[in-house]
Amino acid sequence: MRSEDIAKLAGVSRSTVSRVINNYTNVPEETRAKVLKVIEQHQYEPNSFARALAGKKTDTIGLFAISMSEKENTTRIYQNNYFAPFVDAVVDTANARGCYVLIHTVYSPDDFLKVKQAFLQKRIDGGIIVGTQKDINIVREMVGLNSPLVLIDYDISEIMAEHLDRNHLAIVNSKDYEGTTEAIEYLIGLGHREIGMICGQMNTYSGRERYMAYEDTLKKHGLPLNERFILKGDFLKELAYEEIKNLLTSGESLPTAFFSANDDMAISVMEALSEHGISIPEDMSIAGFDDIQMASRIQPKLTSVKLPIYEMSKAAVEKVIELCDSEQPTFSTISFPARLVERDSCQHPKK
Amino acid sequence: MRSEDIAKLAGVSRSTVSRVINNYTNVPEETRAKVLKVIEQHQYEPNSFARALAGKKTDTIGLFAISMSEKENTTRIYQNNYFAPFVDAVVDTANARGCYVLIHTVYSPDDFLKVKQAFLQKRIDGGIIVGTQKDINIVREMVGLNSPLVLIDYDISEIMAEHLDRNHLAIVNSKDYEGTTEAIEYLIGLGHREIGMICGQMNTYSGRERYMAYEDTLKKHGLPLNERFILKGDFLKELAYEEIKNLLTSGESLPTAFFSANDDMAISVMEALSEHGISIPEDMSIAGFDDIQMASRIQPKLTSVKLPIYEMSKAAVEKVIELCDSEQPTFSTISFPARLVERDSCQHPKK
DNA sequence: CTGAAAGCGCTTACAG
DNA sequence: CTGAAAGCGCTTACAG
Repeated sequence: MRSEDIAKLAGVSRSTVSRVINNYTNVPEETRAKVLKVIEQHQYEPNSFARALAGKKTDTIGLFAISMSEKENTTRIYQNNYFAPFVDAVVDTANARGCYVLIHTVYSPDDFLKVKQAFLQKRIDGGIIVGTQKDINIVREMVGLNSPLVLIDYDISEIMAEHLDRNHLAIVNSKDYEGTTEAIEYLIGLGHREIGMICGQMNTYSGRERYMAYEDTLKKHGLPLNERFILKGDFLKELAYEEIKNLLTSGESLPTAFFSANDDMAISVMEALSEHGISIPEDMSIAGFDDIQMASRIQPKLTSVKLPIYEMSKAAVEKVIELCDSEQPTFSTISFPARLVERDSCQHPKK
Repeated sequence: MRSEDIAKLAGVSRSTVSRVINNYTNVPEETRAKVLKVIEQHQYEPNSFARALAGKKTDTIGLFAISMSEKENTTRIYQNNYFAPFVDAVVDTANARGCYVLIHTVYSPDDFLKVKQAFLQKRIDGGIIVGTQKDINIVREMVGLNSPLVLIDYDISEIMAEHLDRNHLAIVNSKDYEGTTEAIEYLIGLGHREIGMICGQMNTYSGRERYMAYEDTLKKHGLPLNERFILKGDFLKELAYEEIKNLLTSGESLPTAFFSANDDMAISVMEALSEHGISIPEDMSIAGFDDIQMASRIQPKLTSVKLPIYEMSKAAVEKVIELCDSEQPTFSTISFPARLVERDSCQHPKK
């Protein structure tokens, strides 16, 4: 069924059919009704490719999830407790706005080709990139495509340093630095003086921010920064588990509290600790980041910094759509607060 | 940059450019190389809409997740521990095969319009439907679209009963009945005689299968079916929590074990139980279904029936692609085994 | 082996 | 208010 068929059945021209489909105002109500009736009878839907080719938008946005280091993991990106809610929220919001979303994951630099193609082949009106590793070369290339693009969790100063035309760009961040500061000060307020950290991937913006806030806050309060208590985790629960096990079996002294750059690693650490007979929060306090679903379902319930993922995703979707619709878009940036949610995994240190 | 521009630069016609793009064999190596060089230099990618319009496939499959009852829930579909891995695996497999995937969620009958449109507007070559509620009317309508379609978790006999042309259809299921039977017999083998169940949504195929297997297995072993111990859960953790709370506060006797139609509910039940001072597995055994990530990360680790979600998703993707490519597709059906994974949440009942 | 031409199904100035 | 026509960027018989 093509617009031509509808036109014939309704006794008008294709032009008129197109006008009613596109809600032109200069179609008399009677004609409109006649055409609409035929359209409904036949469940006609205009071919989206023909429309797009003739200059309409695709009404599709791309969602690209970057997870370069997880290629070999059994737990892939959407099961990743950080990505899944983003995907959820982006799809939800876009769908509610009448947009389809085209998804592609990037596990290796090669996969990036497919995201570039999605833009180059004009499959989407604009895109959102979320992920743990967006190096500046890749971002430069993406921005160079001159399509509406929203970056989630990216260092703004890096973009600023490049002299790119970035009017079709927007960045959505969370205030990880402030959120982490709140968590560390909470631990300090509880009386902890030796606080360790399980770090995230340091080549991500949030990984760096969360670490910097930890370091700065300890310094600000005149507390020692003990290298032995600063563990590499890369946001990966397996690595965090290994590292904490190493520390535990080393026989050396432990801090009285840990801050973990994400909940996934925090939960691994809790497992390792309990395997060594260390109880939480009696013997060790622990706070995480992300406030994933599991955080409030395990025992003890994990204290964690909550990211407003739904709001961030919604903002990202609204931004791409805005950039797509705008005649002369302009660069913008928005940052959402991250707040500590106190639960049961922290308490005063033992004397 | 259009094929015409490439043609000019390479000193050939658009036809030839198209031939090298589409890997026609009758292009001399020299000409091919010349054209390819220009294409690369300019990062040219053929417009996907023009290609599709000219008769090529879209290289995009649709993934539609149906979750009618969760509209008002804060935890949306991709955070749902059952869907997320499917989405993950489908996107992964499709991407690996060079396909894009278009995602849309369905929370209400209205949303179905968008999935119909995706087909009618020819945005996709075929689709996969996964979800908790696919009633026969909707399925009939979808099948009527005559596009390649794969249904995950659907009652085959219902399809058979309809006299539809279903050659463009495939069904991918798991052996939930057998998996549940294994779980119940395991509990019986442990010595349990009073086994309760938290049910899933009974209007889903898997919800019904898991219940039927429970009932049949108890009967087969001559064990009582106690209505008080059969709780409504609809696959929702909130409802399961409420129902078990009701039973606990009623002051009436309890079974010695529970089988839950999914892990999400099983974990809620564990929470409720522990809030009432009932320890697992000492006072109560509990087994779940799905083997979600959380199952092996909580304390005690949950015994659960594992679904081969990755394999199922992969099969679904391969099936749609096969149906899309085939000249004369034929209806097929495939069912994957579900196996019990024994962990720490079950033991012998107390005397 | 290769180019000119028709066609895919729309939209949108243009002319009336 | 409405139709005929051009054009979007490809692919693919067709003819040579």
